[in-house]
Amino acid sequence: MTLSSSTIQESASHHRTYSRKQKSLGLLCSNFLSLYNRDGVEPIGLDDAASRLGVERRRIYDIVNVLESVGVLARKAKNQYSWKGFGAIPKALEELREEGLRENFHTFDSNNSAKVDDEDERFSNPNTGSQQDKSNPSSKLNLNVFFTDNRREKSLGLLTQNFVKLFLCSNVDLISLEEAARILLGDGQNSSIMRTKVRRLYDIANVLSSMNLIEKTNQTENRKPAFRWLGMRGKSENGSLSVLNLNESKKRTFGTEITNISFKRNKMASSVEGNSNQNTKMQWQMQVKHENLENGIERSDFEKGPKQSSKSYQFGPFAPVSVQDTVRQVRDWESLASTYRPQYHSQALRDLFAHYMEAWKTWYSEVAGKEPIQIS
DNA sequence: AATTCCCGCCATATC
DNA sequence: GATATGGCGGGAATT
Repeated sequence: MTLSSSTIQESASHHRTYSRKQKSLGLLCSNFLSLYNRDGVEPIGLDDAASRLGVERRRIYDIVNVLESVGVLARKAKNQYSWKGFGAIPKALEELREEGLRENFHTFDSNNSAKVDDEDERFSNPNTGSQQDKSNPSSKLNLNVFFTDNRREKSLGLLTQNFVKLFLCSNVDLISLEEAARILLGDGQNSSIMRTKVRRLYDIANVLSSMNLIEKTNQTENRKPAFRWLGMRGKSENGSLSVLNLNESKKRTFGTEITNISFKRNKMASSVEGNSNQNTKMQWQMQVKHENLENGIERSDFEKGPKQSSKSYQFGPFAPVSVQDTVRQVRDWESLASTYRPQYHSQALRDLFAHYMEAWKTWYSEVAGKEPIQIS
């Protein structure tokens, strides 16, 4: 239970100070994923998620929207989503890539230039009577705010997809959010529009990062922060495409309070922050059945060994530092793969799936603490 | 000073 | 008319 181990405090750290990190979308997303990354078909209710994760409902919308954009979730009805799992990512990305290529999303190679001509994909609008005016004499805003479905056009979801398309199409693998915003937006957008768009990209980048689809780094020369795609590259080329980057994270701890709905920015938590390792790298473990929380896991017991699996992670205020769930009992990746391999029709998709399996293996062996495999 | 991005007001869409 | 969604950007935390 809530060990009074308030002493877990990270070394030289301030005791109880409001920390932005523990309230980040990325962390919330990690918790969300670990909470629902299960086989159970249980529909996900927004209210339920909000209360379980201890956040206001508004935040759930943010997460859910980007997760849906990548196929992990599917909106089923009002206030209800269904879990599709990580296994749905490859297909979703493949579609995004094709869609992106169909558009101009690849025509912005190397340096600048080449807008991407936003405009949503298919002519989704139910005609809506006339109107085919693409865009009048470059008249920006106003006069269209009325009855337009700008809603969807400015949604986090679509932005997410476009951001992802940037990586999937084209060969650049390092993009700064500002560049992305500039590309996805017209070229001549002024500050305000830009700033807002970048803010949204930060949000998106955080959740995509928590899924390890992207990673934050710095541009070799510029030292400027930028993001790199970690998922698989669009086409199924041979070699090169780095699949996963495993940085320092080794023990996963779901630290941070789960119920903190009410505390303002400059308030200090009544509790201590028990987190030690920030991000939770729990991704490609999709359909793995059980996971057990434990310390130095011995992935030696290949057989079932129905280890008591405390399915529910308690990422409460003080997540037991020892908590470290690892997938176990699933060692035969080949069979696992065949068991869960979606029935992809095209060879391309099969390849994509293969890449993911590769990532899972890597991730698994890393977490299992076997040998620090280090990828390039 | 610059960058990152949480928080929640409040416009819209739906029920 | 109530409730569900979710833009949007101020401004505080971080770097």
